[in-house]
Amino acid sequence: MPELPEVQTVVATLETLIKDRKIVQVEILYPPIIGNDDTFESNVINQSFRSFSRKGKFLILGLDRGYLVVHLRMEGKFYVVKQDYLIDKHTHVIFHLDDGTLLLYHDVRKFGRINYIKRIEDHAGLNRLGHEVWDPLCDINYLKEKTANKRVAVKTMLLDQSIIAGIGNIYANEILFEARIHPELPSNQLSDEALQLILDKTKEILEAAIEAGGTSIRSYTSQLGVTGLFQQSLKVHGKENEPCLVCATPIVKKQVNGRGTYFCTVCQKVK
DNA sequence: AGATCTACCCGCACGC
DNA sequence: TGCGTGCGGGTAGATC
Repeated sequence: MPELPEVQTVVATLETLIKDRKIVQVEILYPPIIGNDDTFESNVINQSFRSFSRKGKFLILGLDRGYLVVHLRMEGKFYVVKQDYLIDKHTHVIFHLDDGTLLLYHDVRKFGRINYIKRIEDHAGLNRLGHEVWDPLCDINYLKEKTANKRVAVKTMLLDQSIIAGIGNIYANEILFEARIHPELPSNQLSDEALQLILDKTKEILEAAIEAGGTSIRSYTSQLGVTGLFQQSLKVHGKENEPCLVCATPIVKKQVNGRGTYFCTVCQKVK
């Protein structure tokens, strides 16, 4: 599933492939993807893709007027293909571009969303995002303020997009392993040192993953569904029963707030 | 009233 | 083969 680094890769790749391309026709095969918005087609038709950015895991595609805000959720992918491309049953939105190519939105689970908005502040999801970890405002004091009354597990806190934007389940597991913090530690019990460690490790891990995505993308041309680039670097996520790389204790998997959580009970003891 | 929990969306993978 | 269940990001709505 696309995490922030993959979203960053998709943004960069889309920019190289469709910048300044005009949308000449739209086919909506599964309307819930665009929020069942009757005005979607008329809003985007004859507009060109001008800007490409990301906030958290949301892609923000700037048109001449307004924006397409996209969340790929678990399995959303974009493809840029020739007109004779065979469309399969998981393709839900087709944008016909002025150079004869098609921008396809493909999503096996149909969980992703593409919303047209006139102004950035019109998007509820974007509005509630917290700072990104690279924002100078995202410091210990900010985290202390945000976690002051939070008894939820630190793992759950990391997944809360209104605190730090862009951390997904895979990276939450990796961050806490690198920081040697037990995923079920209540958020308001984190020491200053632990909070700083979380910030440092989050930056480190996401930057390494973005770098990996950035280098691997060269082997892809039209397919933007780039996943698994960072897989070989994962230390605990998906490693149930495999030996911890530090102490060889088998990695444990358990549900924390309904999400699969992987950790080492020895290295991440403090709870 | 704010924090937290639960159900939901969806289709595939997996196990019995 | 067929059926039941788990999974997961974000959000609406319920509940603590």
